[in-house]
Amino acid sequence: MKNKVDLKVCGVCGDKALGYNFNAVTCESCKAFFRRNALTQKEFRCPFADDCKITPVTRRFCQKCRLDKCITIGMCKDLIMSEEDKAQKRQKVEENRAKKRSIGGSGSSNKRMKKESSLTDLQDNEMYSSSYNTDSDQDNSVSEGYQLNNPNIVSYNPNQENKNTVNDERIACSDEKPSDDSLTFQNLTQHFYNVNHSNLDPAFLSSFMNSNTVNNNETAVPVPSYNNNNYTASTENRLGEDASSKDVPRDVQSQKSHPYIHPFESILSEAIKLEYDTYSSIAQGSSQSRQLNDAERAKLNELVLANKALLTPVEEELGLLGNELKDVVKNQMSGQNQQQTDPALLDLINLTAVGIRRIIKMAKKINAFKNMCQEDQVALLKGGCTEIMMMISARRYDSTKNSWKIPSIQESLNVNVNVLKLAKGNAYQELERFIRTFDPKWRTDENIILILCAIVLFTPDRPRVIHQDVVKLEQNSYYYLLRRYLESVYAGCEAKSIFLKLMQKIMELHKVNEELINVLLDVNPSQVEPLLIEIFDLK
Amino acid sequence: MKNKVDLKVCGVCGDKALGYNFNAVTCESCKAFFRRNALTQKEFRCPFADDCKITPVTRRFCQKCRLDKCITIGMCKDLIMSEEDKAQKRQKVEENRAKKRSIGGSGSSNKRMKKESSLTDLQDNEMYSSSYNTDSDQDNSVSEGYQLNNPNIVSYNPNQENKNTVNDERIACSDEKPSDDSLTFQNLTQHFYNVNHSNLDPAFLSSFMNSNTVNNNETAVPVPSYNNNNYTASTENRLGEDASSKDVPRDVQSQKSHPYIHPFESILSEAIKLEYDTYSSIAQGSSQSRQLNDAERAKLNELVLANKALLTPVEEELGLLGNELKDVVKNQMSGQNQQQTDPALLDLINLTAVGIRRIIKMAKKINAFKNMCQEDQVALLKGGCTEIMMMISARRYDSTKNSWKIPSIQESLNVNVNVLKLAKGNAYQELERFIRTFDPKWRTDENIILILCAIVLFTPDRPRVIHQDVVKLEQNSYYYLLRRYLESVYAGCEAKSIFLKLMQKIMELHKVNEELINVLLDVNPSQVEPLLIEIFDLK
DNA sequence: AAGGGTTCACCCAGTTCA
DNA sequence: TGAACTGGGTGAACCCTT
Ligand SMILES: [Zn+2]
Ligand SMILES: [Zn+2]
Ligand SMILES: [Zn+2]
Ligand SMILES: [Zn+2]
Repeated sequence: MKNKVDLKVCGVCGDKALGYNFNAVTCESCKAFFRRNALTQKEFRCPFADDCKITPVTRRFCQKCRLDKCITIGMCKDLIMSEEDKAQKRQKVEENRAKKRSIGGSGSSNKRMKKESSLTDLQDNEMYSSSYNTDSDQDNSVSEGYQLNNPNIVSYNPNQENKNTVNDERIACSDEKPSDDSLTFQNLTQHFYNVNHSNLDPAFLSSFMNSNTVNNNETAVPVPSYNNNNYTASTENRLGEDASSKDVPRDVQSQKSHPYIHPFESILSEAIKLEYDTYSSIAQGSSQSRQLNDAERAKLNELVLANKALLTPVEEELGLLGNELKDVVKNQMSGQNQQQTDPALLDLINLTAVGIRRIIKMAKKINAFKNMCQEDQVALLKGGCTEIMMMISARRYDSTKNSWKIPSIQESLNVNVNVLKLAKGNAYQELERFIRTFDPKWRTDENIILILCAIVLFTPDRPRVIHQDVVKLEQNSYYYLLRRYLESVYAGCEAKSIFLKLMQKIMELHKVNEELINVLLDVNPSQVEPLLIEIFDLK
Repeated sequence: MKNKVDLKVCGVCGDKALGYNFNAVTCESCKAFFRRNALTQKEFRCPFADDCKITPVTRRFCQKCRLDKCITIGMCKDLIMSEEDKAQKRQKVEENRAKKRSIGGSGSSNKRMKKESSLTDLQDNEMYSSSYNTDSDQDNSVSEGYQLNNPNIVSYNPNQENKNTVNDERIACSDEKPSDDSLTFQNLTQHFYNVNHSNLDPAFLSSFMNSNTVNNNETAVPVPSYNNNNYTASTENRLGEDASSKDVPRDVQSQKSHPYIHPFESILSEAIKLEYDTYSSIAQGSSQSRQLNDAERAKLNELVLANKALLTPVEEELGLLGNELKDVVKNQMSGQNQQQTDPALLDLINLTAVGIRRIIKMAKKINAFKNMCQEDQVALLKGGCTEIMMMISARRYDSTKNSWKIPSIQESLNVNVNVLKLAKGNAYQELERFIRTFDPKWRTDENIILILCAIVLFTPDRPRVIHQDVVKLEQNSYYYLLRRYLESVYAGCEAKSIFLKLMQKIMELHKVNEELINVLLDVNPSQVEPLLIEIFDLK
């Protein structure tokens, strides 16, 4: 037999270990390391090659490999207490300490309950908590099931004997990287359809058309919000598991859709009201004047300004890129066009890159956008930029000539819609239909177009959006703005009608976008701008 | 044997050293020197013969030899943070500071401050201070046993004259003679191996076998690189000026304009200013002003103070009332319980009266409330007190035990949620859901809870509210405060998301309240506190 | 005893300022 | 340039409940 002292070795770094920590034999430092770092979602980066050997000496140098090793040897995140658990524990400790102190100490200070002097304090206490809590310490079947520190683990049996001989197959942990980076085209289109349908929900419509309808029609909030909080997953149904679960007939426990939960829409509309409420609008009661109030005007103005930056520029970017593009095109025309893509089409496609760049710029000028987290910004732009571009371009479309007038180019660069016919599929038809059915009256109204762009930008169900609720809020805010704008310009009835039609256009736009993406996917990646490749995940 | 005090000597200049810097033992000045110069491109020239002795005196004469020496003794460029890293770190520090400030300012509950010099805080919170003293008594003699980070230091002989070897097992760096400009990967690794093989523990070496570190930024890693370098020190655009001016008139100042001041006026004017602030923050939009400004902080602080009155108390009120209650209960148990109400439930209900009394006190400490007309004060309290109480109690809820811990009672008074099951209807379910779905992270944040309480208090559509507009304005101002508080603590996206969720909680609370009221209405009035009878119009 | 969390001195980056 | 300072990460020692 070995010397028993040496028997335990940290599975991570090989240092001396005292016992199990988070389901694996580790040293104290790796235990602390794991506790501190396993739940943070920040990505460590290995300064070397992701295969560092972890020793007591080297363990400090590379957090990434150390953490990876931790997980590899079976350390289990679930055993780390949540914030709530910790708070609870602290509280309990505090309690015990107080009790001990007051018992051990003089005790006379605070506890003079005059009337009950004959009874002990404990009993006194029981009058209040009669048979609920005090009991439960000993034999109340309610909470007796397991008293493990961490209620997450149900199947863990701490009483295993012979820890050494039994091979340490402890808990099978479910630590795995989510890695759901599956941004497939399928996925994308799926999303778009969903969008369309949900937006058409009458509840949704009515929530805008009537100023303050709270409509219960809508079923549960379709926002799963999986990504954003790390612990809700673990704490969510904690209550369900313990005390209340046993002898009490529990009728509805983890129902997803509860009748009393307020529909998300109504919360959003509430929030939007907050956003636009002004002193004046409150003061003069409900006499919502048709004119835009200051907040509304400010919001609209923000868009206009953001767009300014997009309009004024300049030859350089476009010129430069134009040349690049031309080179590409020429190059392709002269030589090796191993693919069928027509140069004119390719030209248009790459022109898209220019547009996208500007849209990014523009988006960055919208505060609500700028304040979002990086991930969401990327997701929204990636998912929405082409739609936005098409929306903007609709304004520039000359329906008599069937071509776009690209601004800010010396010689007006007209791109005829015919080029899209070159693309396979029905991208052309879609686009044509979209524009043709877009009444020039709205299509040429800058304000409308800009608001529509914002609505499109803040589409909550783009792939990989994290804070869907926030995006949704912002989108609704722009829907509201659109309605208000229309009301301020048109008579009530007409405004509503236009509003509906515009919503229709947004949905159509999604459709067109799909087709456009098809076209892009059909192109040889080597011939298009890197930006586009990134945006569309062309591989 | 050496004097252990002098054990550490700068490997570059021989000055006193404190520890490792950039992977070598150096003094502070050589550390700074290396950080500043190691990454610069410029070639230093030795004014002498490239062999200067570097001493504390001479070290500043020749940068070239000094830097060479640095590299020779193993200082490692890779450990100098990149500009990007630094920006990131700065930002994080900034965030933390903000968070600490805004939370610390209000004295978050359980967090003990560092080790305060004992008497910074006064009678303010005796419960806490007592507990820390006992703590700090115990563990004074903690750790001198702290061995150098590197335990193998024992084998490190600082007196070795062979300066070219790397003596200890720290990081093997890729700094090599700058002589060869052709830093090919081959070249580099070659050097790496050469250097290390001769001097390093093979085990250590193998751990970094595959290292391909290139001195500056590795190019190999295909990082998406949408880094957030939008950290720009900007124009500090403090709203403090307007803010303070707004802050002042709150109390008494306004007399000068009129001998007789209608309370509303001051409120309204405040609201207008507040709104102005909101505006400018929208307009300027830059997220720089994430910190709460003075006015905001003051507003929050008012709540905290108001709440203090609610926390510190005291046995007397509760004790007294406890006795009252007990009488009631006893009375009921012994004799004429002509109604079915369970004593425990009745107990809880009457405990409610205690809470309500405190809430009234608290409300009276809020200026905006105090300044309202009597009728509205009554209406708001009547309509809102139970909701407020539930909101406050959410903070005290122990979800593992399913019970509340009523503070400021010696032996913790636990009220199990089960008592509510005794009530008919689904009050219990509602309450449980409300709390269970209330993320502890927010639920236990005193600031959040207090602001939510204020929002609930100023609910404009309570029955019999006269000046709805005034109430609404006040409520909006607290909504605004909530938003700002969240922004000051969380990143933009996160903040908004939380904001929405909290709004939802408020709505839910209304629902729960209805149920609760049903319970109360079901109770025999003779058994409950008169206050309750008044509040709930029990007849 | 096991195995959770907590504490605090220490190490070493960066930052400030004279 | 360099002394003094700030602050995040680390780990040995310790505290607490089961
Ligand atoms: Zn270890
Ligand atoms: Zn590594
Ligand atoms: Zn030195
Ligand atoms: Zn020299």
